Amino acid sequence: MTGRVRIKRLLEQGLVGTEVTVAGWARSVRGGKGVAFIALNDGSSLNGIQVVVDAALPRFEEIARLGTGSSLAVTGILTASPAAGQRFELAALSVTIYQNASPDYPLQKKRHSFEYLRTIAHLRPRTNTFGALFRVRSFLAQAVHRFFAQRGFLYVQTPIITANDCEGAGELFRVTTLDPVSPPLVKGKADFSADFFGVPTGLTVSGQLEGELFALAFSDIYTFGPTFRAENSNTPRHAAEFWMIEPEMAFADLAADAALAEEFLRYLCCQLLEECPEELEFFNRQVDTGLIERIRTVAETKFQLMEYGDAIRELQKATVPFVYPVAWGVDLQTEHERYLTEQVVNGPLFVINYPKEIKAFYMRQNDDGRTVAAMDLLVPKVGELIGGSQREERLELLERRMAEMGIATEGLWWYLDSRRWGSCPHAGFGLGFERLIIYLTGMENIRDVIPFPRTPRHAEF
RNA sequence: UCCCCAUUAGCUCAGUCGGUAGAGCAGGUGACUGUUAAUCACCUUGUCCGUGGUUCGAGUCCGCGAUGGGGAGCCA
Repeated sequence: MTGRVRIKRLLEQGLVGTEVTVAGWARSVRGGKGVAFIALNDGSSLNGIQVVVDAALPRFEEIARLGTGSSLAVTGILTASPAAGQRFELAALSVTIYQNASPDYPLQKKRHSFEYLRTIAHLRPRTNTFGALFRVRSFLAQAVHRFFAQRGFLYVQTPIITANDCEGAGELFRVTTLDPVSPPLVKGKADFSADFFGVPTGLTVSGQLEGELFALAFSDIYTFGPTFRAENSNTPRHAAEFWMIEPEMAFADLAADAALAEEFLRYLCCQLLEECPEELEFFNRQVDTGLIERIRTVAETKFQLMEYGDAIRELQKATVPFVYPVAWGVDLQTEHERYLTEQVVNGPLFVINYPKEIKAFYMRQNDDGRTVAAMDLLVPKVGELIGGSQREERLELLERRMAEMGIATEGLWWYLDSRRWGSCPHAGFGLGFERLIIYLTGMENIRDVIPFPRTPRHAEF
């Protein structure tokens, strides 16, 4: 529509006395004899605008009885509101009804459970919570790109379809064009040489290995794209399709990696506090009362750093009982991570230098012969938010480690090549975008921070 | 995948000791109103998740299944 102004802008400008046109969806319609009020929202901000319709207007009876969710455009004069509750309101000169929503509109003028809203994910963006959430999500995505752009990082789009099946980062979704009922067979098994790519392929579980190749050409790079895991995980923190941010820096060690992660998180916190105060206040009020305080703390306090060995000692002297026993060499369980980040430091915590047996093959082996230069960033509520490492850049050590861990080298010849010519120290990390949003909004379920969540048995919408 | 909990009106939920189902909101009608998830009065709405069993009788007890949620594992 020509001349339409977004409600956010209209409220910010506050040009009382001017004639404007807005369009949106009615959140609430209160009709009377002499005047009707419409709370109109177009998604541009948490607050809508109150439209005041005088009974003298044509079709007043119809307008006053519009159902919640109706779509309309209103041309009117912006005026200072005489009543409490809003600074401005729109005195309607004309109202165009696109569609009067019928009374069975599933979103009522009341609080709904997140579980119910998940079943109407096609409509939930029209609610206050999901409106605020997806504005924050969009803002954070743009802030991610801004952060890396300002620091000269190259944005690389790594492939979504991959033939790497040996990264050990989770089960692959199979990508194939073979007939599922009767695929071509060789010795009783599907003949993938007849498949589209001529080899078994799947959806990527990580862009890291390809990201490393670009880091060894452009120095500093990052990826930000969809990631897929076919794990049968049923938790509030796991989805089969999620978005991951993976920076990779050449000529960098673990300390530089951790420094980048900290600077990155702090940047996002500051940006959010500065640019999305309305949304943050809403979440702080409705979802998680400690939210703003927590984000401020992250933005201002230096992150703690702890050696894996010290973490183990810290856990061993803890007075709380753990279900899983603690000893050097075991991986930290969720209960351990939460104790460390919530009880010991009460804030973000890097745990670094893990035993090599519990970490991936590509992580750089430390001089002690038993640990690798890995880091996990643990945060209260969420647990592991970031996982990263300095990569093993020494060809012989990498090959030996792959052999020890039973990783086939054939499919990864190109990865090994990167260690053959011009190899150098490099490091990077992966950050789950949805987990970041959970952390920065106080929402508790990953299914409520992604538009249309994909989890076991759920691919609707 | 394992463990625990839940499933009752369109939504949110109550339902006592096993005796045949209720509230608020939504919706309808009317009144009233510069209102704020408006208010007031009256009214409508049920496969009590499904299935089998125990019982004179099951929303309620037991078995099996489905779905949802939480915890765990896997991980971001």
